[in-house]
Amino acid sequence: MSEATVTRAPRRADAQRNYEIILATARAAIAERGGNIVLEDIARDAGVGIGTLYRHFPTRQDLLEAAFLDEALELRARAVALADAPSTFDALVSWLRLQRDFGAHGRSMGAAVMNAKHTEGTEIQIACASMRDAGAVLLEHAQSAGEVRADVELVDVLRLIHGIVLANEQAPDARRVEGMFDLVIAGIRA
Amino acid sequence: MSEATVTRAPRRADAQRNYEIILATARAAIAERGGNIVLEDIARDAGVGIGTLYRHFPTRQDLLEAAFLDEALELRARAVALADAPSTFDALVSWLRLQRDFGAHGRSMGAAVMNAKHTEGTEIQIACASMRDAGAVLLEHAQSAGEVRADVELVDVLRLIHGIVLANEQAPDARRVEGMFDLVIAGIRA
DNA sequence: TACTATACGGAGGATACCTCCGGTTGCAAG
DNA sequence: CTTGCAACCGGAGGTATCCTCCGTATAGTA
Repeated sequence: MSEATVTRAPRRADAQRNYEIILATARAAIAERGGNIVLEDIARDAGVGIGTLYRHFPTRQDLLEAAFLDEALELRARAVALADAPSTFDALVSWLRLQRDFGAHGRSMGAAVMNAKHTEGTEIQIACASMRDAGAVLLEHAQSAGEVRADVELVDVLRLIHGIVLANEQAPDARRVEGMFDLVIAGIRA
Repeated sequence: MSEATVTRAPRRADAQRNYEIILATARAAIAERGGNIVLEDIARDAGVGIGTLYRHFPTRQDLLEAAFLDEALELRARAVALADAPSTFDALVSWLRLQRDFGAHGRSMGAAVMNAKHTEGTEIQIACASMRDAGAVLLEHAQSAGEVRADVELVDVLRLIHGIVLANEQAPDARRVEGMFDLVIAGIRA
């Protein structure tokens, strides 16, 4: 996974190894306990010192972003795969549902990642932009088919779904999430 | 303001005074810098010791909740006032817009307050429930008038608006917020 | 093998939350 | 007005977490 990490400036073998162990440990922790991970726990679980963790990921956000990168790439791939589904509307909704579920999975890291998404030139920013471009195709198809209002912007829809995730972090309730999601879908429908 | 704080068990004059100073200081700080206030700063600015602050507000959340209480009461009052507006739909939308703006104002305290909203018996929980009841009237009116879909639940709409606020905390963009809000409105429309 | 650029790791400084308890004070009774 | 004490004040200090710094270790190379 994560080709992006391979195509870096050459690093010593031990450094590369530690980088990957830390990232894998962080991903597992985030998947289990959300974005409120304790960095010193990650370092310990990864079997490295805290200093090593901070050299590879200078700030907490760098680590969260790196962990999120794969998801962005995955979501982009899914959008591409859905681009020639029979029903343009269903394809879009399926993809938005993925967005929702991925967000819930990496809960609490939203805020940290959101920042990066808007900082030009970041690796994650590029990945997110690429993901959005792929999703925009789905939206345009649905709009061309007259199934989604023409004035709907993808950014708004995505951020709204992100908002659903954030608003449900504290007391997750599948029924509530579904109701909110349906409202958004109703809102984009032509 | 805040009748609720007056109708408490009798307290010594200095205690009552400090309680109010702390709360006023916290409100000002929240309005200015959001919910990420530093409690020791609040205590200092209020001219009391940190211990005093913690006696009156045992947890950070207690303070945020108390600061939020007035807003809940205000939002309830607004809903009541809008209950007999000419256009039921406009009344509902106006009130939802208030929800959005109040949320943006007390940004970052959302998460803390959300917890409380669901804890039975809390003062804030009662205030929020009361606020929701008043808002539900607006929704029902609009639904009776056939302007809003009958299967829409207020909780979902409110939480969705709360989500808009949360998703825009990091990089507030009025245009984006407006677009997202419009999507939600479109979603509830009959 | 020996040399050095690179990387490791943990002690410790900084910040913020919250607790605890010795000292202080409002206030009611005399 | 004085007195007594329950209520209250305040900040020192414990805990948690983030992040930095630098002496030590090692991978890769000649």
